[in-house]
Amino acid sequence: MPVAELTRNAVHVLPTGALETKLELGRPLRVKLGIDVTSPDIHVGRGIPLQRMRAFQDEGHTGILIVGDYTTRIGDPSGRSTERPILSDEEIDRNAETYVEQALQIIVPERTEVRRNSEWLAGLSFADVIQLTRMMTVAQMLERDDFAGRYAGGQPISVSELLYPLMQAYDSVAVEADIELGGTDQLYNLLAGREVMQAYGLEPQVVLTTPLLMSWDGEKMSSSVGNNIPLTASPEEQFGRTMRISDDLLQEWYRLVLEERLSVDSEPLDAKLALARRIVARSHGEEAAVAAEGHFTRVVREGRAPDDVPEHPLPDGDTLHLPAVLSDAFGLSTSDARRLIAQGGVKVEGRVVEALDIPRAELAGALVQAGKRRFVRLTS
RNA sequence: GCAGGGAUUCCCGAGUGGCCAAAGGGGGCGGGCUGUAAACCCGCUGGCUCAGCCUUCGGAGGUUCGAAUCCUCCUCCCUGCACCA
Repeated sequence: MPVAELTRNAVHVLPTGALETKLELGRPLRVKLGIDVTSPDIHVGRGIPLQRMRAFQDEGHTGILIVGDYTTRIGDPSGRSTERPILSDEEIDRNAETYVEQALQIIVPERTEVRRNSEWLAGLSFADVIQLTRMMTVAQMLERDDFAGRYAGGQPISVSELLYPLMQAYDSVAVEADIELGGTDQLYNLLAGREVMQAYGLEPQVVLTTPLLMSWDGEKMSSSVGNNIPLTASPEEQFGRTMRISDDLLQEWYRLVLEERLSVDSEPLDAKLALARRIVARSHGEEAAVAAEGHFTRVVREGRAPDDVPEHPLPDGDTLHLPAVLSDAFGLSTSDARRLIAQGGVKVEGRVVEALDIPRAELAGALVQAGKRRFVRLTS
């Protein structure tokens, strides 16, 4: 079987030769990927290791999707400069549900086992936990850049965070993983899994990492930062967000997201439009993708109102206070609305308005634009 | 436990009695430029019934005509020392 296909785009495949050895076993391998449920959405960047899982499934292997409902209570410290916020149990459950649904957009449901790590972690006794903690030293933990940085910078590191890699490692024990996938930021955690598996008398897993996808702001794509493209976002939203990435990222996105090569001399604009279309099509289908592009062309490139402008009722009165109307219609504070008007960012029927109080007749039925992309049709 | 340092507006971070709704940067927003993006330039960035008023500087009290700035207590964080059970 084509190993190159399975390890496409991989950064680390460790240890060397171990994957080949596993493949020679001739049985379906158990390919694990753990996901944190800190936010309700999977985004395009998180899709990358899922695409690897898909590749394994296409070769007949089994995907083990671990929903980190229990680990989310602690929060993965990887790459973090501060502690993560703690989510409520209800939020975790809600997120877990939508997560799986989205992941199944990419992976093959029939060859996927979905497991929650509370299944085994919740039942561990204190003695079990102690045994687990013996497998790693504080010095090993503090070697990690993220911990080292926080420690040196006087930032708090709670002991519970140190437990995170061990919990994730224990997941591998529980599901007897043959391979664990993850972003490059997971390398430490994945390798910890090997150590722990060995200590529990299991054949250690092969570790395969994929690159982190950089977003338009030059940071890694992350739900908490907000520079993400959620698989659940609307077609227009996905399209627009994709178009925000810088031209420099195009090659990388083609390689990682589409798993294709983009020829170096392509027109950036055309390439990006095609990329956006493909990303939307994956979540919403071809038709939606074409519509999303139409919307983008019309609203963003040509600066015209979209086809379907939301309507908003006008309040009573003969003279209307525009800031109040805008704040109501667009969900702004009236102060924000005033600033928008003062800066010439508000148009009624295509004309910039300066007045704060406007006769009702001028607003009734009018198309109102706030900034470049927000539109509303006022109804009386 | 002892000693010292710290908590500021979305984030980082200045500010030690009035000139502070609070410097600067980031982010965001608006405008310009443009092929989407980026870069660049200008402006804005607590709220409101907006030339005025109201609420903010970890929490609660207090001093003062006046406090983010001073005092008291509390909460949380960091560092060093001590502790080695």
